[in-house]
Amino acid sequence: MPARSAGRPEPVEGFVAAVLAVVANIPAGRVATYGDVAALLGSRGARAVGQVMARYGSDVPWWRVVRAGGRPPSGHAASARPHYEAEGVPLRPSDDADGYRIDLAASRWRP
DNA sequence: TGCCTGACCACCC
DNA sequence: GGGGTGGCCAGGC
Repeated sequence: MPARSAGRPEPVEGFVAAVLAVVANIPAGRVATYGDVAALLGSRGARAVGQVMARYGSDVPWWRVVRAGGRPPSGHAASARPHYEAEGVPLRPSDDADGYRIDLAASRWRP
């Protein structure tokens, strides 16, 4: 693609691709936090990562991206739970509305 | 051009 | 241990 990518390492369009790439790089059975994904991209836009996931996350294992503290994505806890169980991600019961929590200490992915 | 929103995080009480 | 506030990043109107 000509133009658009001049001296910047990752243009705006690359940001989305980078987020999806990082999420796609998360091995099964492991999870990463939004902040970790943003940190891997060299940015602190944890919220921006969530925005990308909410829009383009349908093409990547979005359930492998969780919030800090091991809580599943907001409003998608019930949809992500079967995925964790299918991949062998250790879960812990919780009193939260999600009903469960992810054991980041054992399933947190670190590159 | 500027403001608000949003699958968030870290810090403080 | 739990709850609340401010801040950061990117996109859309």
